[in-house]
Amino acid sequence: MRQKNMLIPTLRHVGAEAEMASHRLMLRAGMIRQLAAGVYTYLPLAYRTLRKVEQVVREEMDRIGAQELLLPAMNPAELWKESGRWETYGPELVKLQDRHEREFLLGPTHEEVITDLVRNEVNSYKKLPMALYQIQTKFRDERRPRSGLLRGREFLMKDAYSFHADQETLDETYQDMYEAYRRIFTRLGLDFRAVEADSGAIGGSENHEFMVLSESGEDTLALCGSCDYAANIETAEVGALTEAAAPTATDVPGVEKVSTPRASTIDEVTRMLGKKPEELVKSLLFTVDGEPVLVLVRGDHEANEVKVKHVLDAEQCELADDDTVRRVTGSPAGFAGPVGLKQPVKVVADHAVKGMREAVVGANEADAHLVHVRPARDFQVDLYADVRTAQEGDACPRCGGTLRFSRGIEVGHVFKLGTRYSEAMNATFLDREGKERPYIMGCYGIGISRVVAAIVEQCHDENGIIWPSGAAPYQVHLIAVNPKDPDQSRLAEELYAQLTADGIEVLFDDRQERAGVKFKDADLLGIPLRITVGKMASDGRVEYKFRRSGKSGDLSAEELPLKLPDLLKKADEK
RNA sequence: CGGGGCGUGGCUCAGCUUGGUAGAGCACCUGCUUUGGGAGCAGGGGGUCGCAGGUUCAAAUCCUGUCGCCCCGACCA
Repeated sequence: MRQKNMLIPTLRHVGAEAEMASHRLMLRAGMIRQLAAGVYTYLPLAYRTLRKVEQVVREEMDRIGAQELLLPAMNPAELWKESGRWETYGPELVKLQDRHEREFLLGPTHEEVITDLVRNEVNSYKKLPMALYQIQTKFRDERRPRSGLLRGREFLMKDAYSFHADQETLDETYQDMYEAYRRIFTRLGLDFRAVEADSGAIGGSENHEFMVLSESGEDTLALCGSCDYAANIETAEVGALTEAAAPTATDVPGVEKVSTPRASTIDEVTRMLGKKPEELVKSLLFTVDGEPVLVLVRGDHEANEVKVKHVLDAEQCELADDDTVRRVTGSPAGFAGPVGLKQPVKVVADHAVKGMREAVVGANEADAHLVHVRPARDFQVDLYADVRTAQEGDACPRCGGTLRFSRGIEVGHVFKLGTRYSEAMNATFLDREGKERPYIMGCYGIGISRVVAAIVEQCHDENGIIWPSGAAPYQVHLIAVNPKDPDQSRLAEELYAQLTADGIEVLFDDRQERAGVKFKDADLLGIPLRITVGKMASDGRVEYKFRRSGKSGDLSAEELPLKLPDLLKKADEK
């Protein structure tokens, strides 16, 4: 493609509003333009990269036998009411009405639609297992779209769904997908980890997120330095090694009430009483499926809602509001404790609490705390469990090694859904015995547009993007330094024709611009291999330069087509 | 949803406090020179100052409302 005629509106500056490297660079490189909050146009360069990523995904999906189809983006409300998600997905859904005032939505994901299709068309175990996928624009009315392509309201996603008659084939397909995802992100040149995660609103049991490691990621990952344990912080388990044993001290004095005026935070209480945070017990009241539950964690730990939810096998879990706290504890928030509650409630405590010799707790009255409180002696715990958020340096739950934290961008997620949707939507098949049973399902997503942004986030320098060759919009950036020079112009034109004929994807900078402009733009666009036709053109020689390593050299134009495959192979070297 | 900020040629921004001819740089068009890391000179085109009310002889500027966008947090995956 000739750059002279191509829509690549590069910018020297972008506004202060774009903060993320990927957002700024894609704007500057003339790849994307914003139309509304979280809604972007993909210009020709970005669209090429998007299609490259799609292609890699397609090849790996097809390779494991998944079939591509295309589902409607516009879904009738009835289907979503059937699964219950018209309500539970809530304000994130982009809803609309047709002229007859019938309700529709723009799909944020497609479990309902695919389940409806399969329940109508696949009725026998003989057709199972079956995996279907699509690559399509999704819509989510995010509360706060941000970071350019990383969190938009409209984005491109690959979503796959598998249907099974038994758990074994689900396990197999899940494993196939997992391996396919590893190949996809590896081919795209990404540094990533597969981590254990929470399944969130989609539901289901076993699941892994694929995370691109990046300081600017929204998620925190706990990674073991000694084994391959890796988990999202929201579910990362805590190794219980040193915390389980309850001490047997008998010389702890009785409970004593102390005055702690206006000290409602751990920080304030420790300062007022001269204690360390780990000598306190933090008491948090949650509302779990409508019931109040008191959760106890050590003062230097954080309670983890997701874990509380799982431990109690609950659907919903959130911090109780002030009115509930007052009703249950009899005191304002910040002074709750497990001793002398106004209303009896279920008490769940973190393992670390069990190991405390004595503790400071809220007194369930304003401006007071209790000291010398011993678990078991002074209050009862219904359940000891892992309900705190892991911290850097905690023990690995698998090998006892040390957990380190890292940030990541979620680019893929694989779930075992089970029968969550097939049961809700009465989607069944006939098994070998002629008995009607719900499909066992899995679902597997990759955020295609987010992958593109994640690549830029991970692969760039101060001058611009550095595309891994698997995702680059073009393989070669051919530059005619001075197109008015007859030698340069002729040689560049010849090379462009030759390379294009050889099937190489070439972006040919034939613009009437100064050399500096072209080089700056080339660095910004980040095409892996640059071929420069300049001063040496009269001797029939050209220069090559790798965007990634910066290494360069020159060779005769005649041997270039022959040596190009070799050069392209070296383009990804550091 | 809570807090903070910003809307002025295509882009980045100044002007607003203290009301009085709408500016700069970049980009764009023409010509000449220049041609290996974002060129120089000369000439030129382009803005209902987000929108709607209000105050005033007079509003980009002051007041009210509204819409849009960005950032932090909460939320979501």
